[in-house]
Amino acid sequence: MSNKLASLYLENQLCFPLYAASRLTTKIYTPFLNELDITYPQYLVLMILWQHPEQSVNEIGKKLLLESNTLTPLLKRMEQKNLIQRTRSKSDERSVVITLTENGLSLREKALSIPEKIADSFQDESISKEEVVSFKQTLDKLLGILAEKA
Amino acid sequence: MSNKLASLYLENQLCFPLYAASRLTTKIYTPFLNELDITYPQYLVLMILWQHPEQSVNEIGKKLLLESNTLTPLLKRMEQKNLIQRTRSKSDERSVVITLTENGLSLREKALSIPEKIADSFQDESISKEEVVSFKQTLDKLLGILAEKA
DNA sequence: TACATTTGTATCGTTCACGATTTAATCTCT
DNA sequence: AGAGATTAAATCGTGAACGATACAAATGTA
Repeated sequence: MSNKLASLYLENQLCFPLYAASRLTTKIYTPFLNELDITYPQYLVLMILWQHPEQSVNEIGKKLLLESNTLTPLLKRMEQKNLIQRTRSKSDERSVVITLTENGLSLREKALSIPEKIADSFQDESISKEEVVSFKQTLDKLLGILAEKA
Repeated sequence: MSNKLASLYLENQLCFPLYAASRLTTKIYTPFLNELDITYPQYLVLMILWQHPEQSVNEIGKKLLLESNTLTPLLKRMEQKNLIQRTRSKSDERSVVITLTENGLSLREKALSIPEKIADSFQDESISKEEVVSFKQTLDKLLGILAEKA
């Protein structure tokens, strides 16, 4: 990184490929998520709730690294779709508890096949399993560092 | 990937860490870009134009993997800020040519220090140079595969 | 008990991202 | 040359992200 000029090129930076890969990966999910009539961020919220069907906005936000300015509108849309319920916590009136509805819970079965389908669509590609594992390790490490900075 | 249930968890997937890392990395740029009064996508367009100060919307789109539905409004905002000019191509009236203004060109010098500042903010972290290089290689490979699919 | 501080959500405004569609220019092929 | 196909931008509507701010509940402290 000694060359300032070179570092101004897109292809020499890390942020751009992250940004582009993120967008394009999300796009791969889209056709499968369309079948469930949900978006990718909504799918993320559902995955979190499928693990523990009752969590506060704050807890969800910590897992997704999002704040209420993003989550509140997102969760309201999910409430309108009857995927979740939003209720003020009795024990702490500041907090809003999100609970899965029957409907939201039922999507879980349909979603079970999604990761497999995604994996399939990469099956014939020239990235080895070891490379993916090592890649994900560094990605997680990077994410840890970034999350600390935020 | 034998366990479908496990694969439904966020942390086993690649898409979520990419999504989160992309957002958080962009956030690291924000304070530096604020000094130039530009956003991250605007910075990307400028980097492309600093290499070749006259390119069509289409050419820019190919490099950023974005289409006119995203680029047209983005470029219009940049035109309003007097960073670029938008003119119909004479040789092909369908095409719109984007040219850097004096103002847009002049930001280049201020931007030169940004990659260094970003690198500095990761300096004390526990990721080796080799790990980053290998990571970027896989990321680029992944991006290539994704771009082909799109 | 009062009062300042912190915490959890919500709201607002701006900018992106993107699917779907439209329009006009160009290309192709006969 | 003319008809159909392709290409390049633009437009529209929806859903995110996110900084800044507001507000009420809870917590800490004098």
